[in-house]
Amino acid sequence: MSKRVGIREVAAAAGVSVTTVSHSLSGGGQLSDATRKRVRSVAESLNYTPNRLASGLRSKRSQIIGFVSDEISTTPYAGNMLLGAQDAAAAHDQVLMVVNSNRNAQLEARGIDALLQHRVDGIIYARMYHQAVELPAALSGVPTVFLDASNESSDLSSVVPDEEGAALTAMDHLIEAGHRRIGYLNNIDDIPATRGRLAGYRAALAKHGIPFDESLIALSESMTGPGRDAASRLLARPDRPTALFCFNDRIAMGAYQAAHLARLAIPHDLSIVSIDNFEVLADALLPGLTSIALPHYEMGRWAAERLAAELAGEADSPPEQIRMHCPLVLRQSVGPPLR
Amino acid sequence: MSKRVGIREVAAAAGVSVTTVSHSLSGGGQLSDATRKRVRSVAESLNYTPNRLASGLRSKRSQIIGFVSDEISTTPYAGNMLLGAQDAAAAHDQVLMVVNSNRNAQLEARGIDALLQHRVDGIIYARMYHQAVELPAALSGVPTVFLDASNESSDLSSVVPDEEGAALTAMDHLIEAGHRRIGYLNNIDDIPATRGRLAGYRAALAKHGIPFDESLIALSESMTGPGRDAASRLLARPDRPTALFCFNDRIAMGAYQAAHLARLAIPHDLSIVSIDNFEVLADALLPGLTSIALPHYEMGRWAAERLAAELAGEADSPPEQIRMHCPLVLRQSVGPPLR
DNA sequence: TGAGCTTACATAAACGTTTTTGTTATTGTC
DNA sequence: GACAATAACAAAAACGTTTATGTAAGCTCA
Repeated sequence: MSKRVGIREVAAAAGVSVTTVSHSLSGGGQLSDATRKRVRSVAESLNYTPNRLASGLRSKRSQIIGFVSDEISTTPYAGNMLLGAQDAAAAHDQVLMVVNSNRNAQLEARGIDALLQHRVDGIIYARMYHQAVELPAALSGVPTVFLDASNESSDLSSVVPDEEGAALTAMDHLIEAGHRRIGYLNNIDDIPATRGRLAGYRAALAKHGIPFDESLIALSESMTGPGRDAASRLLARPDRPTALFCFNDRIAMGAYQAAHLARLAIPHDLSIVSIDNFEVLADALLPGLTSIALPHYEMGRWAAERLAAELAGEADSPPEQIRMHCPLVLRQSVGPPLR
Repeated sequence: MSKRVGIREVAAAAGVSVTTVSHSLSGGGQLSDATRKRVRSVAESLNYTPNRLASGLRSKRSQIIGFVSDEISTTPYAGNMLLGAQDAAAAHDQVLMVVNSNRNAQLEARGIDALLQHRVDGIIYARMYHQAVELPAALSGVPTVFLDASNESSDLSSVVPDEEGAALTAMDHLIEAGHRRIGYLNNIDDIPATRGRLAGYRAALAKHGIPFDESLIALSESMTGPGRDAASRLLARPDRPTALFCFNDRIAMGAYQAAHLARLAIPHDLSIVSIDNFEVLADALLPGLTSIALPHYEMGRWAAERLAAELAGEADSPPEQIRMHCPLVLRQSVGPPLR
């Protein structure tokens, strides 16, 4: 492998100046189309690969977007957000540099510092579960978009799932199937999802003129075991609900198990709908679990797209705080109520 | 925000040359400790943030490691590999730039090109499921380590799970619990995991003097539904196995369902062990699924560590092809055989 | 004591681009 | 046919580091 070919070698081979090569490749300056084309083909034939370190240094645009998330290992959602962000970034000739804080503030600070040293053009500050967050001090002044995270007070763009809408969609589906006594297995943590989905649950009841019954709500950690216990409690009641709306698929899996233990068939004796559309569970359960999908890919995409727009935009449009729609994915866990 | 502070500003403030600042911060050159310390504290007080674009350009070391994977969204393993790689990389002052091919050769080529434009120091070429791979042409000459992927013919380092050992561990566990008729729900694809785990299954039988019975093997796609069907076939036989070894947790979940349908209690009537230790399933199933963990985090770590060593190492040690041990994670799905 | 080391720093070139500022033909205008 | 405007390119500075080379002072030792 001879010496790396740079813009200089291309210039020599094409018989023009380096300026002309730069302009030809970037589309800048004013050059004849003929020259542009010739230079490009020469560059191609020489296998020229632009050096982004150099161009970033000079132009002050690294073409790198930093992606910082709180955890990436324990959740299958991370991948979809990353993928969405990556796809959108690639469309703008940007590439992702990812850093994971593992929920450790010090690691996060170090990671962000590394990103800034690499002079990322902007940052996607992501959470794996919808959360309210503060902007890390180091990021003030850096173009930033929140992903699956929101911050009331800041004037930054953000995208989160429409929690209330998701719950409403789920409940509408159950109510339209004929159910009126619908239990809700809610999460126990005080996070936007918990509050939003509960609001959606109540809104749906109100919308259809069904009185709210506090005793139909059971709280559970977002795991299968606790979900099973919570569901068992609701199903043990003499006036047990004919349907359960679950905070997420893992809790729903617990509800399946509780139904089994109570000898209730799904969906004949009990209908279930939940939120997540985590395919490994929803598809695997018997019968398949009808679930509301959280639009992770789309949110990732939106975040990167929005960031790219801010980076490109001379006239910086006002920040947007998006709540993204969550679609219903039908499977076999919902049927008409008994009797 | 005044003008960005660079090495030059630090030099002025400390009353030394830029050379001295560079040496102070990097630890190079020969300077008095006093000067080094003083410069460092000045840099700190000025909030100096080194520009890696510039240093990379000059020193030809970007301190970036490229991470290219085939898919990242459909699997929960990706996160752990990424995390392991990131942790090890961070220890060497490197950061990860990730690119996802989505199993599309063209996208992969484009992604790799982007990484090379950014002059990554090396590349971790990862697969989400253990696979034999070819080194993309664009990567020849680039320091590369295979992660969860292997290539017989190349002289590059790689790390994969010890598939045969994993199966052996699983089978040993069942045999030591007293089982002799053990069914195997194997995957249907022709991949190293399929072959390796089958080899481990047979090796375990041989080791314990149990004759191999072809009819105890059922093939299934790596999903719950097909796993359920395959398990049902084995369990329908009059001389049904007392235990099942499953290719992965999703198939094992199918086996659980098949057992339910056949009115067999786990582990009383049927013991099950599988491979993956995919917590969302293994922990959630009732009873908990005993499973062999694939060391994704450790493999990611090893890959980044090894790459860092190659990058640092003047004397490039010969490439290593590692098969990593897979530990057994005990839960409640294994018991003694009936009667 | 002075040649040769060593210590502790400084000067300046280099990395591969982009961008600012020319420069030279060519065209158009009256 | 003089003057400005434009088109098409080139020269050189700049981006913020690292590194090769230089240099001055202090020390060693014959």
